[in-house]
Amino acid sequence: MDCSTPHKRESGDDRRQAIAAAARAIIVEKGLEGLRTRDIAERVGINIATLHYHVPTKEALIALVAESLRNDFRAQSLRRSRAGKTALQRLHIEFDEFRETVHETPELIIVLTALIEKARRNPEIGAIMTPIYQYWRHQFAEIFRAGIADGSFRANLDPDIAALITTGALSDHWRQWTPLRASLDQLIAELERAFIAFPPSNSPKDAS
Amino acid sequence: MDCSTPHKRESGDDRRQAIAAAARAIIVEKGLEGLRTRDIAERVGINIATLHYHVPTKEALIALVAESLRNDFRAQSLRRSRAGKTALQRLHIEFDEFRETVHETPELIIVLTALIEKARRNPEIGAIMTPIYQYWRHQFAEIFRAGIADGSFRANLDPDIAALITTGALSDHWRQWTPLRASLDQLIAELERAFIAFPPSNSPKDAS
DNA sequence: GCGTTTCTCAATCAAATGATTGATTGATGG
DNA sequence: CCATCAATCAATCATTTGATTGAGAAACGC
Repeated sequence: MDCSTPHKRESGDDRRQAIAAAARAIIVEKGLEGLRTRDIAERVGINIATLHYHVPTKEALIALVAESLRNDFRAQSLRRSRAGKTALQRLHIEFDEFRETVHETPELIIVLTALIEKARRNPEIGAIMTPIYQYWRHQFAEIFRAGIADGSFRANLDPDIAALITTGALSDHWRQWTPLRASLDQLIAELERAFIAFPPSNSPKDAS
Repeated sequence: MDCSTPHKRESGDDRRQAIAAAARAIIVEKGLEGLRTRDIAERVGINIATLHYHVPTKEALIALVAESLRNDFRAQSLRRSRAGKTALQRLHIEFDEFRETVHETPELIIVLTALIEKARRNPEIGAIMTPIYQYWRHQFAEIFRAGIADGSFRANLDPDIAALITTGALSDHWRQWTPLRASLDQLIAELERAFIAFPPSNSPKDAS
């Protein structure tokens, strides 16, 4: 963002943030394969040497992107309060958050996917990325655990596996169906039906 | 494979196949970002110029890899007969096939994932890859449709969305949990529980 | 003001990389 | 046996690309 007072130089931290943002944009456009330090520098509006001053190597740069992703996810997961909510309510919060991410920052998951793939063969990146995914899955697992205890979810549900199915379905839906927005709601509705306790003996046809 | 008679030259089609195989191996090792024409040539045991003789550009080479994937998936889906099976039986066949793929050719899905990602920004690759995934999803959707009709799956199940959840959960499980083999069985079991019709009115607690 | 630190750039390097050229070798058909 | 074609390679090109160097501005401490 433009500062009101026309500075000629940025603080190191601002620069690193701008570099991470530019790198993410390029990853969205051209993938990790198309990521070039020069392109990043140009997008930020600095010299390649300046870029290397702030981020020594390309590897470090990718790690920086990974960290910026982690920060974004952390920040987002703290936006909504979960205190004193039922399991079902917390599940809906979780779904709403995903909807929000899909709507507001669709690039986020594209970059996430690219780095998760990278993490498979780069331990350093893996150390940053894996916890993100694990945390997300853990959130769902805890919700399912609580919901099984209070009877809102099926008694024969495996909370960890259900969390795996949920995060898997959501993130995969992402990867492919980007244009179709409506289907996300259907997906979420179906996920809920897949895990809730059997309906109270009357008609199973019950729109929420 | 080594021919019995020590040929000095290979037919064009054999070469292209060998090139595709080598490219896939390198994609597994280093990802699309680490794919170099020279590495492929070296792996096949030919000169770079020879590689370019068979596959004009790197783009065409990636398209070749995509096609080789499509062929593999086609071939695999024809291995098992589906005629005269119930919906539940066909679902189990689908799951078995996935298990088999996971077990025998784990690289397949890694390359698939990489190319699906690539397909997002390369229409030519997209034209090859999208049908693969769509076909897989379609298989599940048809199974669910049939199963809803014959009462083995929930009446309020949306077959297309259920297929999306299934393929999403399976392929995502893949991407991350490669080491954990046992959890695949749990995942499959949970997917089945998520979609089958409600148990016949007695206790919901029923270990399969 | 002045030394120190932080930040920035033009110029340049060395290696990597996709691709081409021109010649050579084996097979095939007549 | 020779003309033709498919397949192969050594050598080379033209860029691209990650990284460095050395010098120069701004900001900061004092």
